[in-house]
Amino acid sequence: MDVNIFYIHQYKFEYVCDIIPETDDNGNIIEYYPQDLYKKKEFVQLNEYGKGPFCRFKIPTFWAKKEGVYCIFSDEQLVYVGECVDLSKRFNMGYGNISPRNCFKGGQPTNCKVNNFILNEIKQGKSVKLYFLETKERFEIEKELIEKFHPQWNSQSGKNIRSNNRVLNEIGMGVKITKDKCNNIKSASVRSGGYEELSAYLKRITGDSIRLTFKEIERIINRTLPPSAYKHAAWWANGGHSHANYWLKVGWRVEKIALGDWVVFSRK
DNA sequence: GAGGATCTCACGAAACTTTC
DNA sequence: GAAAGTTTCGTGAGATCCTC
Repeated sequence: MDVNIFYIHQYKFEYVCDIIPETDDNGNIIEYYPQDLYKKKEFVQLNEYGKGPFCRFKIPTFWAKKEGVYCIFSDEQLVYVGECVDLSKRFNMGYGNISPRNCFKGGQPTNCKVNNFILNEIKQGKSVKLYFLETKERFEIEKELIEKFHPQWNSQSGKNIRSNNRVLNEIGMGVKITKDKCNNIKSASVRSGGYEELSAYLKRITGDSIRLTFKEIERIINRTLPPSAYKHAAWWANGGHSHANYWLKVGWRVEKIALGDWVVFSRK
C-alpha cells in the first residue's frame, strides 16, 4: 500500500507534506504581525482576518507549476479545499508567507484566514496535512468536494459559485447575464450617476491620455464619487463594473490610479 | 421587482528585492 | 546578470444594497 496516496471521494490525492510553521531555537512557533510593516496602514482598514497572528511555513518546491486541487486536513478532518495553478506558489508565497498588503482590505483575506487557522490548529497540538490532486478540472472537482464535504474553512458563498461560472464560461456554456446587464447602456443612461458626462468629456479629448484629479472628475459628473472610488482600486478596474463601461465604450481605459488623488485615462 | 451601484473575494501578473 | 523569492496591483465575477 502506498502511504502517499489518499482517496477523497473518487479522487486520488497525493500526500504533499505536513504543514510545519517556523520555530525559534526553543522550538516555539514564531508568530508575526506583517500588517505593522505596511507603509500605507494609516489609510486602509485591516480585512476581517488581517489582525493575525500569523506563522510562516513552506512546502517543497517540487510542487511548483502543479495545477490542481488541494485539501488541508487537521487531525484527519478535511477542513479546506482549494484550487490553484501552482501549488508551490499558492503555499510558499500565499498562505505560508503573509505579506503586509494582504492584511488589509483589497489584499488577500483568504491567505490570512487559512494561515491563522493553521497556526491555531497547530497551537492546539493538531497535525495539519496537505494533499494534492493534479488535474486540469480543478474548478469542477473543487466545487464537487466543497458541496459534498462542506469543509469548515471554506466560505459558503461567492467563490464556489464564481468558480463554477468560470468553468461554464470557459467551455462556452456560460450565460453572461451580469455582463449583458452592464452593457445595457439605454437603461444605464437613465441611472448613470453622472458617468455619461464623463463619457462625453473623454469623447471630446483629443490626446491619447489625460490625468484627472478626483475633484475634477466630480466636477465633470456633477456629484461626488462614491466612497468605494476613494477606498478601492478595484472600483477603477477596466471591467467588472457597470460604471467602467462609461469610459470603455468611448475608447478609454484607466491606466494609473492614485487613490483619492488622481486617475490617468489613456486610449485603448 | 428590476436593475444599477457598491463591496468583497480570489487569482494571477507585474514589479520589486534578494541571493547566488 | 540571472534566477528565485516577495510584495503589490489589476482584473473578473458574485453577493448585497439601494433606488426607481
